[in-house]
Amino acid sequence: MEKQEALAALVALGHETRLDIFRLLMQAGPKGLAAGQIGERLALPAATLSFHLSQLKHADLITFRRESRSLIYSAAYPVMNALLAYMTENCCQGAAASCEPATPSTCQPEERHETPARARVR
Amino acid sequence: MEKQEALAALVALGHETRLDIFRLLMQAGPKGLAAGQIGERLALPAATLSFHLSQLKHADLITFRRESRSLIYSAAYPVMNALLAYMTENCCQGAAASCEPATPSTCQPEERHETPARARVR
DNA sequence: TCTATATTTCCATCATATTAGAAATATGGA
DNA sequence: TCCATATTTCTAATATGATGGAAATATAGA
Repeated sequence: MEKQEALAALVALGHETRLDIFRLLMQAGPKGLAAGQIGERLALPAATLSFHLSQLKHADLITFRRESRSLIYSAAYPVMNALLAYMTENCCQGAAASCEPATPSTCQPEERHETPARARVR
Repeated sequence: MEKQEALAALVALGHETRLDIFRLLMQAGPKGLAAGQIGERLALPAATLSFHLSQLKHADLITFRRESRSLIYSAAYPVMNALLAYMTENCCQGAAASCEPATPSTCQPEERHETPARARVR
């Protein structure tokens, strides 16, 4: 993961409403949630919700698929994992066992089982 | 870690200059860096740097100690670890082995070896 | 095709964060 | 005590982000 990607993800998550949305989707798992359901659970006006969803989308933290009239959003686990890895890389000048690199295998959707790429810092 | 703490940390890290500062301190390790050195390396005016340091301080992401005339800043590893844990907790409705909780033992300062508390969500 | 549902885009308003010069504070040495 | 260094706080200008109503778009069913 490059710095700008990590930054975009952190900017996106650094807002209460978006953190709420993201965590709701993390909890919902790969099945995801329709935009309407998210708005209902978090009591958000449609336009406001849509604004925040687009921010999260832009940061690649969530994906969506259409299902009939609904748009189903779900958390992008691999990007989340890459972010976690990025944040702890190069810590302590890579010094010793006391500073282990992050374990990025944190949260995988049920279906998928590919190894999350150890993000490389640039 | 509670939501507001995690949010504060994410808000703080969601800014390029602060992410640069934080990563610099992560890399510097427990020895830390004097404010002046940070400003020099990142080419920041003193007032701007001080503003961002106070934001990071407020989010408990960094600590500082005085050493003669210099203030030495360093990354607060335990808080970082708690944040990583928080972000992946409760994912996939806690479903199965495919959704392992985050391993918080990511980055420890050299001197310390206490077990990082598995942050609890409220 | 007409209508209802689901969601987004547009837009104007409002709120908050960032920037950096200048002044203030703290420390240590001569 | 006086001065130089290190850093913060104050302040005002500027920039950016968030909000939500209204209109526009997309889908599906009658």
